[in-house]
Amino acid sequence: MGASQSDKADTHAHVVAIAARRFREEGLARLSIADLMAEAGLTHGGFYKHFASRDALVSEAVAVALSSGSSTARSADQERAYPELVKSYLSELHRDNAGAGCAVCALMNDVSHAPDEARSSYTQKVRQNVASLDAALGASGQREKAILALAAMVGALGIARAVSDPSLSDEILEAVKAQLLQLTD
Amino acid sequence: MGASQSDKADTHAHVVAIAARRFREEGLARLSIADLMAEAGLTHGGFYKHFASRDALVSEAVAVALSSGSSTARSADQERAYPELVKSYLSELHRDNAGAGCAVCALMNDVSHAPDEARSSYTQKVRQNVASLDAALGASGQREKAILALAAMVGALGIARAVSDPSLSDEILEAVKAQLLQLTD
DNA sequence: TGTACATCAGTGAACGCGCGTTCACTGATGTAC
DNA sequence: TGTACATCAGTGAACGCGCGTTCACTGATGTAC
Repeated sequence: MGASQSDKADTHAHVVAIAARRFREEGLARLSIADLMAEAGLTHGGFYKHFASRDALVSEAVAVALSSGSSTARSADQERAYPELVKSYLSELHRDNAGAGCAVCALMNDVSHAPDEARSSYTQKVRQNVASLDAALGASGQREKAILALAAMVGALGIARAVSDPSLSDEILEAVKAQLLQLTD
Repeated sequence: MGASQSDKADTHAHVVAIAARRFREEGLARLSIADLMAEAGLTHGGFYKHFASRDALVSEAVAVALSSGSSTARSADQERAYPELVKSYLSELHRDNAGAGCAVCALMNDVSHAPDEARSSYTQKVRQNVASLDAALGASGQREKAILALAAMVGALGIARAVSDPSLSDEILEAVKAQLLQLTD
């Protein structure tokens, strides 16, 4: 064989990880198969040894982006305290690293036109994030507040990235951070 | 001439209006020039009698989408009361009609990769929406709360559109609506 | 008012290009004896 | 251990297609006299 089975699995995971990052950075439409495979150090023909179609890659990479990406996910799973979670979500680091960040934000507009499978992963992840935030809010937790916090964080991060004025961008992150930290009062 | 000058201006405005709607429905990448012109009842060649390039259309249509679309914009300009504004922004009608709705939400993820001109229009519109919400909040108005309200509305609308489960989608709209209506307390 | 000419919005064929996808091939590895 | 064969991940040329863009042309309208 050209490579062992574990080599193939490694390559597959590597390609999906690159796509999961690039899709969050550029959206689901811009990345070409040739670019993707070149970044993985391969030629474009080999793509179809791993995926039935571009859509199949999208479905897989969206699922990986959703599960790996969001600091909301990681921290809430670990039951990190709500304030830490909000601070890290609305940090300049998260804003400036969309490729490693929350896919609920990065893919929000694209998901409606993505394969059904990707849309289901997304929906599931939103549900999970609401539940995690609800838990993280602790005693003051109400599901309604968890949903508000998720919506506000996703909107703030997305707008902070979209806006071309850095000081407005910073202000949005800071304002929403301050307001959400008062949510438990 | 094939048409009077006012005919040309009408055609131009019509094409831009179609693009402003389609871009909000599908994002900035999917709409082709042939499709756009066909929807306007014209052939694709005529496009370049109106626009120097596809990017020039994007810049123009984004500006129009931002100024025409958002009910936030319209209502806040008229100083409509904050509760009415929130209710109409987070309505099922707005969720299900992205093409006629708020471009700050619909174009959030795309704007980062759009022409500089489009990004500036977007930034200006965000500033204006913050100011409008600040004014609409009235006596209880603080800029920080206006920013929270904008972020939460944009995030809630976007997630409500992305999610495939209609009851989760409804719940998100209702929860954020209820929470934001308490913001003036 | 009527005729000749200039203008230019819109037409539709054609362009080069990059896309997703296919396929015959290669060559390193695993398996059989 | 050594040899012959099968496997299959990855290669790279080729495919048809739709894209953005160009261009010679048309024909309805405005202008000049």
